[in-house]
Amino acid sequence: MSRSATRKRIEEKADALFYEAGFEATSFADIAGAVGISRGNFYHHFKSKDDILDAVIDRRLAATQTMLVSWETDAAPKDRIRSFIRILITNRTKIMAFGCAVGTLTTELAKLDHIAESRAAEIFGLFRDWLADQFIALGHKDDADALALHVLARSQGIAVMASALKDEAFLRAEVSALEAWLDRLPVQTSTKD
Amino acid sequence: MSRSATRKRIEEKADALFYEAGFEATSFADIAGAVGISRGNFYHHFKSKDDILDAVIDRRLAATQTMLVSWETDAAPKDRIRSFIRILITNRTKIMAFGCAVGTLTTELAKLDHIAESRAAEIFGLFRDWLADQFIALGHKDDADALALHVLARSQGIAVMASALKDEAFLRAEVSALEAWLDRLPVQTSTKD
DNA sequence: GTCTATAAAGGGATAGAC
DNA sequence: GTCTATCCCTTTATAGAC
Repeated sequence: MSRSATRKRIEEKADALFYEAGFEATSFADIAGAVGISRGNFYHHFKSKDDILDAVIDRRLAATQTMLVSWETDAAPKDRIRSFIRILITNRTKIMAFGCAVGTLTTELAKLDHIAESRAAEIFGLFRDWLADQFIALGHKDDADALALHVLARSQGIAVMASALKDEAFLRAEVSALEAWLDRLPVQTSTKD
Repeated sequence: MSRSATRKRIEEKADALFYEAGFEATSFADIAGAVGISRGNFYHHFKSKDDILDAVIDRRLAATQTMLVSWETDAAPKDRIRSFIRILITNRTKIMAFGCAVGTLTTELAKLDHIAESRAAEIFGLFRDWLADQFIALGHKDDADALALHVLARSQGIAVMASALKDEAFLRAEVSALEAWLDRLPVQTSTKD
């Protein structure tokens, strides 16, 4: 029961358009045009716009998981956290144009009072739990979750302001400041009882 | 040539709806319904949806200026900056529901590739310049702008995550952390030559 | 699985009566 | 200054031919 190639292409284009133009502002005609199919064919693969939003969120959840697992090849927890922070540098062009894909979708769905808002926020949940695991590995057992949320908030703030200002120097300076914060964070080596 | 009371009511309701539901998702019918006038009457006061967006941004620019001036009754620059940071606490209910009004509008207009994006970003410009003035008063002449942007970015990050998580404890904790950062910031008293 | 044609609703915007 | 009526376009969604 492999999903059709067309369905996958619709998901890819919808994912990109929801990010670049927003969910509400993206029409079926936009998606169909990007994929190169007719509007009618669209409904053979998805029964509604909400249905494709669900598929896009599934895609992003899966992509996030894959990315987090790939970062675990870095042995040192601080290097793993640094991999997260440096998404801002890697994706700087898109972030300066459209903000963060996770933050902006969650924000938009909150305003639309959309049923999928909590599922979109689950992507933050994956990052949160993974980051907390890294802070636990650094010995911050008691404040791991707060530290994880701190890194997430700092990153979201950088994305919002980088997009508003269209200023790469700002983005790089704030990423450096966040990395410096991480460097200063004491590593508490656990001593078994 | 005072603007009519109806025009003002339209601006107020549009401002609230653009914040709570988003610009794109708010229709003329929504605004007219909220104000209690017919759709046709709407066009007597504004010639297009973009026209009312301009008026809403004007409103927000003016409101921001008024707020910044009001904070200058606080003599100490750190107290002034604290006034800014504490908007997050004062407006926490709306922020947890809809995010920051400035950040979310700028983000949405960026995705829509809307001509008013840069004017919306000017609201950030007001905060940026005002905050930078306070950091200069604290003796941070050389990095005043960077510090101002840091505070703006931290605040935006808190707003995005507070909205995604719907978590007031997180919001309060991050506001406290930002205030602690401000407390730790050294005040460099200038010694004339 | 893909298409064309079309329905049904809602969007922005205009005309003209009152 | 406010209303009703209407236009035109786009939107989501469906029906049915190929």
